Amino acid sequence: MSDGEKPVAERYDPASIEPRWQAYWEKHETFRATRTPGKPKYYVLDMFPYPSGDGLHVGHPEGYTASDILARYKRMRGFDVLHPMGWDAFGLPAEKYAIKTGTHPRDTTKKNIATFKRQLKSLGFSYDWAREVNTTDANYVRWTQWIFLQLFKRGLAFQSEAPVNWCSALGTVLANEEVTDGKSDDGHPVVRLPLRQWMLRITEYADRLAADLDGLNWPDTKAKQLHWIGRSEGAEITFAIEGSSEVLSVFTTRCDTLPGATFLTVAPEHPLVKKLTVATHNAEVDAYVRSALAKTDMDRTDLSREKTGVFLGSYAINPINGDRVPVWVGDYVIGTYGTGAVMGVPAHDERDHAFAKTYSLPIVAVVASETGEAINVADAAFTDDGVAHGVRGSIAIADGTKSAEARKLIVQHLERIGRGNVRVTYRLRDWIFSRQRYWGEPMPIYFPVDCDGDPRRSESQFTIRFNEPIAVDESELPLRLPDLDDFSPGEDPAGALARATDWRFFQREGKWFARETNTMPQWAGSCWYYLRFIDPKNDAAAWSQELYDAWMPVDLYVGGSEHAVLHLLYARFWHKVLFDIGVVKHNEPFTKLVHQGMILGEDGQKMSKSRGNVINPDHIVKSHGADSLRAYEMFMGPLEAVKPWQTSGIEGVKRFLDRVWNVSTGALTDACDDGTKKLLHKTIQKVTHDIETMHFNTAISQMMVLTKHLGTLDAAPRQAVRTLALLLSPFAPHLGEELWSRLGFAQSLAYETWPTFDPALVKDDTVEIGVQVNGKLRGTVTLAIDADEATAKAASLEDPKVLSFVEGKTLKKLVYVKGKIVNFIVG
RNA sequence: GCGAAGGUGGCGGAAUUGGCAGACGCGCCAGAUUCAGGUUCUGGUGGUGGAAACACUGUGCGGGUUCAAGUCCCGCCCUUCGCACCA
Repeated sequence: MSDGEKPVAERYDPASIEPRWQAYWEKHETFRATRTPGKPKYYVLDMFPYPSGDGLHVGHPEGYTASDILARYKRMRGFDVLHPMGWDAFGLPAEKYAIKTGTHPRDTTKKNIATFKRQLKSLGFSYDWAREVNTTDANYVRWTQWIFLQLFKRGLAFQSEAPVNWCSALGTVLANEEVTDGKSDDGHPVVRLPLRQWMLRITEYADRLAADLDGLNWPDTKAKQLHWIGRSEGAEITFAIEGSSEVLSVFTTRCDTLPGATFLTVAPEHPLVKKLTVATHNAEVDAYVRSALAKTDMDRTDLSREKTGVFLGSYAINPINGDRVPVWVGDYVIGTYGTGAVMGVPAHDERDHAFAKTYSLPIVAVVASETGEAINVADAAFTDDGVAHGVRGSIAIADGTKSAEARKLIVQHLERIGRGNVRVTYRLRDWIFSRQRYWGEPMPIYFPVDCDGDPRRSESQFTIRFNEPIAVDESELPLRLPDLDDFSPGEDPAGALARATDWRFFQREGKWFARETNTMPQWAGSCWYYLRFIDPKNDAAAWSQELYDAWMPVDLYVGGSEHAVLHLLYARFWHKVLFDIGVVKHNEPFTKLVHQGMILGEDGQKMSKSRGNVINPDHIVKSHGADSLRAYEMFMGPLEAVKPWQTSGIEGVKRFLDRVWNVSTGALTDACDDGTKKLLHKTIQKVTHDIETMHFNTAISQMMVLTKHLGTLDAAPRQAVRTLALLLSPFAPHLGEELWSRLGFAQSLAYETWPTFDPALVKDDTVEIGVQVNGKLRGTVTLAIDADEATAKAASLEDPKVLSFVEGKTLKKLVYVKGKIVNFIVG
């Protein structure tokens, strides 16, 4: 290496620099979040991870680096920054592992968190670790349960029977995605079983959840949520049933097509199916309904399937024209949407058309094309709006009106005769909130028990009065999970906790009670963690109002788009409930939202263990350093884009940091030439702008340009090197700190003032612009920025090439846009 | 089917308001350093033709507007991601 005579320049060695600065930050509590009166605040939040056994993958640091850049930048801009991290630690993998190995999920979780924390720390994120929260901590669970009780007390948490996929062999409820043809993925039979479930009445907030999206600085996630909420304006129409006192209501957005209804179809789960079935059709209908209900939602909604149904034998009366139409049951009708029944208008609805074709039901057109074109509804439905025609009877006045007008007239008429009304319906369903699982928050609810003797004894008979739920007193929270040896849900759909009889049953004033044995879903903890971060140690309340005022709302929220609907909708819902209770003051929690794009493997495929294309951040930190990993992930492309990993790419970024190191630790000078100064100020401007707009890739590219220029100088201006260290520090914080300290500063640069640029210096006084002849580029010319046309023309014609294309031709027109272009139009 | 985003070199990607397409990085080529390999440094690098000067051509496809189009307008094609019988 060294020949012993010449001192060899010290090389950039992230492996020694990075741990040193991490220790420094920790020792000095550099990133402790505190509020100073008069200073602006900035709350930048990452979606906290589920600490899986696999540890961090390179996708995690992408979003975390982006948010960390903003956090570090805002500190240097004089903001009080709240940048916390924690663990969404309840969930299935730890429980599955527990069932397999007998290890308590608590131990697995603890171990995984330690790994995640070590990895995150090795990447130099500026979190205030004193605020770390863990959704499985009793101190956190306590407040999750407290919020649940608030929902319960307001009637927003209620019980209901909902059909679920129950697999007794696995002892668990399965998600629809895990069931095919009535079997689990490993072939065990699955039955559709109505189970008592806890539901949250999110539908009550549907309107506000849709309307309040308006004010948010969110990407197209807003559109996704709107679609998910699915607000739909239409009418509810009531049909009388021939020879019965029952009536059948349907929901439709096209009540203008009511005159063309030729049948009604109800969902198999519709409560009136039995009553509307005439005796001779009983057997057939029963068989159909039973087979339909056994299907999973996935199978039911398979679009490629032919529509099926069975005639119930009864007839309904069309309220508008007295037509007698048959009532069918069909599983293409969704039981939980609208009224669970539809009117069949085959001429103007594709689904009804398909159904009518299959069962040879009449197709009657009642909407004509507005242009007067002939419409053949025998082959396909005409679903566009048009002009009503063939409207008979009491509201014949609607005949000939446009569809929108006809809708109005018809619904008004229905209202008058008491057969219908305007109605708004939502796709959004109430949220099934219970899981038959061990590793989740216990519900703070118990029920009275009827029994003689001790219900904990296996031979005793008891009845739990589920319809009389009682809230656990807030002073008794948290309600902790019992310890178990076996974490599997077991054969009892009540779940694993049902076996913890000593925990489940208790006596009060001589009476027996039973605790709820369902637990909350994993979403519960993540619904409000951003609020706990503002006051994580509070024992008296979930958070204090002072700290709420100090930090909320979240200014920037960074996380994956896979949470675009569920997590982000659930959290907004809880926030609105908390708003109604008066414990939060904003109607929305997350002002600005950004989704980082997925990082694919080098083969362009999604990273997965089975493909063997997973990049482990630990290895990259070891081989190239954390700063290189951070900077490379930001350099790959736009934050939101999906982009493939390229190992050669990170080497390029490492070379860049090497050059920054060489230039900054080499010969320096106090002088600074004008060209360098100009480039420096342009770099400050661009990097600042690009951080604000989160265009990190172009910010880095600009710093590369500056660094390359500094490398061409005999000695780099001290002022430029100093500024570069500051500009680079949000991206490569360890290197930034190291250079800063080598430049002679004793303190961390974390709170150093962000560099500003001189507007006079970033403005060029001369520019090189293109010279075109007839729109084709023929040369370039350097001009003063405000040169007049005559000067521009003369200078352009000095270029022999330009001249040769212009010479001997008539100049028809000269286009000159200052600072942009010269264009000779010749003929 | 519906909704959204997007198609730019061999690759990842740049391109405020229409104004020199391809910044920056990777890769590749040549040169310098080196015993050599690697490292580092310098220069080159969209395509076609040409020894070269240079010319033509070029941002998914086809039209259009304009002095000028990756960018604006119309009509297609393709890709990715959501949602998917919601009446």
